[in-house]
Amino acid sequence: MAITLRASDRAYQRLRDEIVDWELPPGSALGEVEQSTRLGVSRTPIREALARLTADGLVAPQTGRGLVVTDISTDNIREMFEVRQALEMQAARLAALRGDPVVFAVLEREFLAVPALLDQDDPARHNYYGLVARFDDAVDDATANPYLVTALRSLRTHLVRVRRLAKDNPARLSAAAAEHLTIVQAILDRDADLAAHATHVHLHRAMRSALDSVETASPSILPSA
Amino acid sequence: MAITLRASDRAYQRLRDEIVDWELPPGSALGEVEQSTRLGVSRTPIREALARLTADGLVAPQTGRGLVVTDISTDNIREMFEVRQALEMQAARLAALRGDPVVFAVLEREFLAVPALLDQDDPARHNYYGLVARFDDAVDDATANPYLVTALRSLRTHLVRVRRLAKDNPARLSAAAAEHLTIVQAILDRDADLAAHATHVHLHRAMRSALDSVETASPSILPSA
DNA sequence: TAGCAACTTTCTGTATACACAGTGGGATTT
DNA sequence: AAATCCCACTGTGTATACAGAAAGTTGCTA
Repeated sequence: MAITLRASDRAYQRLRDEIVDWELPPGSALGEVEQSTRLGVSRTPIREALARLTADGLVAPQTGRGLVVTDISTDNIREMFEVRQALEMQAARLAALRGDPVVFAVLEREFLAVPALLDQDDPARHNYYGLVARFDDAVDDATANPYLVTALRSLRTHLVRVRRLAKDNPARLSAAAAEHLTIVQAILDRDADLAAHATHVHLHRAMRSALDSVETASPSILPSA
Repeated sequence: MAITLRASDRAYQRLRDEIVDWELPPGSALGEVEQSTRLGVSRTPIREALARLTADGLVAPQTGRGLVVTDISTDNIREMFEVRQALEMQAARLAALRGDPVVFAVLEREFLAVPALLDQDDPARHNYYGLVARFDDAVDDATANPYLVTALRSLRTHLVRVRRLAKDNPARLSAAAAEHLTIVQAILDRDADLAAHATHVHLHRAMRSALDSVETASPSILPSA
């Protein structure tokens, strides 16, 4: 049975989802009373939710009074990937040292099956993103490092926000699957250097793809400067 | 004029300092009413402070009801340094690429002066830690990467908590100054690889020193398991 | 005596009330 | 007509009241 989560948790998740999904675009002002009436709870849990969002960097204090949804520039995207590279290369190294072969053997088989999956229809895309999420979880788990996992989780929130802008095309998904497969196999071979370098390559391509996609598809959403 | 900070901010800083300084040792229960009477504010700002401490990982929900100060094992220390290595090597690389030569030239001169400083009395130690803090700030600033800075800041809280346990001896301080000097000079030379590798070396030695110091000086504070 | 159950107490989560500060608008004066 | 000052209002920060849940305690029963 799922623990009944608190109103503040629900408010946090709701607001975070709305920001990440760009329903609340950058610059949106978030007043406490406004949100409390909208979400049907009192100001107290809303305050707690907004405090967490501020800590996450999804929301920032405006000049003077009030909070606004933060914006994301292409420079921000590059900066995110600089951090992501550092953290995920280390995570891949640690997973190669400590990973459970059984878990990653299953993932290997799944990534091998992706090309067939991508020939199918749209639900396949959800399946693929679900697979990547399971891969991330497996790596997180394999690192056995709560500090690393915390840092990665925090960063991933922002990365998901970018991904919602920069829809991947099928060609990119196919290439990404091959890159993931290389990482998984390196982990299975306990080859830490290869796992790290394959992660580097993957992230380099992922960033290129994201930047290209964002710059062509939705330049209007990004800050004009 | 300094902005009058809110009661919740003061409560957060106070509690965080007490945890980092081991005045509130691991396992200490933090009740809301208890802390609100102790700090002389109402439960509302205390709740906000405790929520932030929980997000920081300094406090965690106990089984059932209540929050307790988290403990730190020697494994945790190794894990922190795994993350620190990833983040600070990347930061050193970026600082080498983007750093302001004037700033780092000043730091170089200061690190060169450390050996003379360490011959003096106890206040010298404060000066040295202040210098290291300025070095960290300079690197943070040079990376021009808010996500990296956020991740590093979060981690440093835990590292300071470890440092409070593991007092550095003068020999270690002297060696650390030399290591810092190497990093600064690599940044000045715009040699990203050298800056990263010198950081790696520095952190490896710092971790060894911390683990040795903790294991000999205060094994009682760490979890028995 | 041991185990279980009901009650009491205490603490958390939420709502609301209150005080204060900052901002915008309007009116008055030059 | 423009600028400045004052007032009102909106919104944040803090305190407190209230409800519900969980842990401890006490008493009863087997």
